[in-house]
Amino acid sequence: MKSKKTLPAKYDPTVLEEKWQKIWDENKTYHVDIENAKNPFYNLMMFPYPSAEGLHVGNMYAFTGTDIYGRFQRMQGKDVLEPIGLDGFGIHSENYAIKVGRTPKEHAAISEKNFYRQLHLIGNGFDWERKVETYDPKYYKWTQWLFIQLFNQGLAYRKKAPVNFCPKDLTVLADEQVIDGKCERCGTEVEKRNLEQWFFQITKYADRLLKNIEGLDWSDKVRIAQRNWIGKKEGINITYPIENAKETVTIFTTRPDTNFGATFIALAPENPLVAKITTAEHKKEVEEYLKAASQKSDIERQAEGREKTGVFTGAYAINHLTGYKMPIWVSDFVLMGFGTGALVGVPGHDKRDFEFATKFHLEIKRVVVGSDNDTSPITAIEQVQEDEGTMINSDFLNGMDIHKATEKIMDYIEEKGWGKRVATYHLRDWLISRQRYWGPPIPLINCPKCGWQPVPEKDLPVLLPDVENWKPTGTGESPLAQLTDWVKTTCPKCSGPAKRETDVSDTFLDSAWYFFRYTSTDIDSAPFDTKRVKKWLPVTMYIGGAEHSVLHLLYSRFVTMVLSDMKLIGFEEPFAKFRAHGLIIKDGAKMSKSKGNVVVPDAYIKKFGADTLRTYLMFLGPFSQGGDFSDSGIEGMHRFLKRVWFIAHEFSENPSEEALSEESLRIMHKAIKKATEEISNLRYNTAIAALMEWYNFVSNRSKTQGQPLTKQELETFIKILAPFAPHMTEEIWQSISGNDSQFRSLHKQSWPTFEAKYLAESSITVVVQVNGKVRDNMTIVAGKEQKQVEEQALALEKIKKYTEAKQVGKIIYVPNKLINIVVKE
RNA sequence: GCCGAGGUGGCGGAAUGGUAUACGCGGUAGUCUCAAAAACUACUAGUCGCAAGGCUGUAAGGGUUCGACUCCCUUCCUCGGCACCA
Repeated sequence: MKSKKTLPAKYDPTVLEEKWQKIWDENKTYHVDIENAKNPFYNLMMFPYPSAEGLHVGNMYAFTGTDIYGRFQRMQGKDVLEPIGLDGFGIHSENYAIKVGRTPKEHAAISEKNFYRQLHLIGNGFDWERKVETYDPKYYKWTQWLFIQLFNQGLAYRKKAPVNFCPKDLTVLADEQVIDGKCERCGTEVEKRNLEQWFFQITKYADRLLKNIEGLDWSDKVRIAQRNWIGKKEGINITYPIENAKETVTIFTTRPDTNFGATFIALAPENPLVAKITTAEHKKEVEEYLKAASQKSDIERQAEGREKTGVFTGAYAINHLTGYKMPIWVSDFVLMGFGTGALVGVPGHDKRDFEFATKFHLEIKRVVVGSDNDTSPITAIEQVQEDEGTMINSDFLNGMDIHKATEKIMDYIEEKGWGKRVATYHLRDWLISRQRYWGPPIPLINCPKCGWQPVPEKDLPVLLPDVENWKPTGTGESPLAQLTDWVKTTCPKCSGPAKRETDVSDTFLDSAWYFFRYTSTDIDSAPFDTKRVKKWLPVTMYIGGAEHSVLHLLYSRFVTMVLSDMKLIGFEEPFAKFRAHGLIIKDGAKMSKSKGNVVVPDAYIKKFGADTLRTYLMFLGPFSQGGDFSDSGIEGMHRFLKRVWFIAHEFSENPSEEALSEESLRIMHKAIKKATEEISNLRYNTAIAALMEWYNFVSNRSKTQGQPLTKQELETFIKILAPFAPHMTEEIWQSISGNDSQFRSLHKQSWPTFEAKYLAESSITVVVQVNGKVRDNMTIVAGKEQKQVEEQALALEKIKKYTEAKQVGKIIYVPNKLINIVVKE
């Protein structure tokens, strides 16, 4: 009996895919029992910004790759939670709304519809009952709740700070959102402004955030990026007396070993000490410098390059070690936010210090000799020894390696009470407030009597009011500040008149906890159900773009730690396993609307079907690597799926033909093994290649030996193909499986397993090399003794040619694989 | 400058230290067709040779090894991130 009548002759993905998406929806095929699941597997993909252009193939690549992993796990018997949502609050969405002349709310409604439509089209196995939209009051109620928890833990504080201000977006930006001195969103040059802002004290968690990295199963490059971002540096704070003054100056250094060569001190312009120590005769000059420095943007500073500027305060600090009078300067290359906002200059052994000293004719002392043994005075920047060397001109440190000297001198300084070992971090506190409209209002009330008070939980959410003037004001205040009625409120503590905070919180707060919410979208009484969180979290597998290696992951980790400290959850780290996927680029550049190279999947889905596009995207290269999108190969993938479709009509159900040869079994089990391993490692391209090789074998066998595909082979084949091309494989599966009235999806069948006994070959081809060069090959019986293999190899005509009249030395035998005969010339 | 990833046919890419270029795209020739498309078959790193077969080849140069795309050193280039961080 051949060919099942139920499988249509023509492969028509448009009809097929719509049909199955509907059936899956109706049957809740991908819905998971959140309370009772036995083998919970939380398969999470980073939820997208619903940009106006809609989902592009870059998004689709990420989602499909994650979905394949989820489908694979589901077929391994896991109860897979695979939710999706939209990260729709924030500047990005608001700016787009401004551009198209809609309110952010209107825009959100439109893009939401479009995104969910597209997310259906690509055929992912989402649980559609667990959606999250960050701009939904039911969601941001709990974002506000989270803010209050941080506030109550003493982790939210307010301070006036020089902040990055984007004059185009009219808002404050976090340090992380400033790229090359420009706004991450719009590319406008960022200004420095002094504004009152809310901060989260993430630095308090720096050490834990750093330490926990060790135990995470994450892509290495992401772990390294996190480590670098936290940027812990061990060093020492040294306090120097100031000549003729009661003040002292404290600097941070990681290189106290060079302290015998210290010849000046430099302070950041913002350092409060500047005003206190500047002598009368230098006052005017210093004030002018401070004023100029405060007006300079980062871009202007960069434009000046490494050309150092600075001004002398007239004061001197005394170097304990040498008694040297170190002039105290002010320079904008010293950063207030790092260390103590002051440094000690060792121009002989630090390139920046050298430049500064050269420019202002300060003394340069050599205290380290490098491997070049140059002991001459340092007059050129090439002579500046930074990373290695031996101490000289440094009293009791002389002759020591610099690293040893560093430890020695730190002990000494601490002993003398001149300083103390400290660690500093690159990580800064999280600037959380935004003078914008499209975000969750910060749920705090300022009472003239009681100070800042959180909005009581029963009053949450603080709804974002619908207002006419929602566009940024540029006054340094949120548009919400104009709503006097809304701002006016009563103090939750004393019931006196009070004012609401009018800033909204940073979008990164929205996305720092959404993975908790997915488990509990049906619950209104709490941010999440603790039992469900215990069951499903930490997230089993998290997949997302490397561009979020630092910010989103770090903030999520921070929030999770805080919740853990509050005993609301029983773990510190939110993502057990994280893998970064590659980026799909187009013509060598990242897809972006401004470059006009955005590829939208819709047209390809219409022409070839989602199955083809999915499989094609995954075949492009390793998932972690991404690739350059070109449609040149997509026809080939479509061809492959069509071949599978046709061969599925011609399988044999004749029991006498069912018996597979040893070779056929071996090829099948090899394919299962290879595909399973490759999918586990997110190497989808080679998994697909393994399927193709198997297909080629069967197709060839069918033609040359007349043995068609067997039912067993077909079933196995479409199961492995199922995660990649879920629609067509489902159709084939339904046509070959029994006529059960109940719908049993292919995607809930168990994954094929391979058996080692079928993998072994009875006769094997062994490569024969002479001096490492392949000269011949031969077939041997598996497991043959080395001696016999050697004899067989040496007897080969082609090999004789190379061994004749020469002395055969060593013979290396790699069992069942290769034999290498070494001959001497 | 620092950190990270990478450099393999015409192209995307494949190779636990063991036959380099699997799989796919593209190309060439053929089958089918009135013709074309589709589909199918064969070939497809360079080079010498009628062939058998040889030689050369994984950015460049060196090293370790019986054997190196793979490990080590030096250099060059591309991409991504950070950047006056003491």
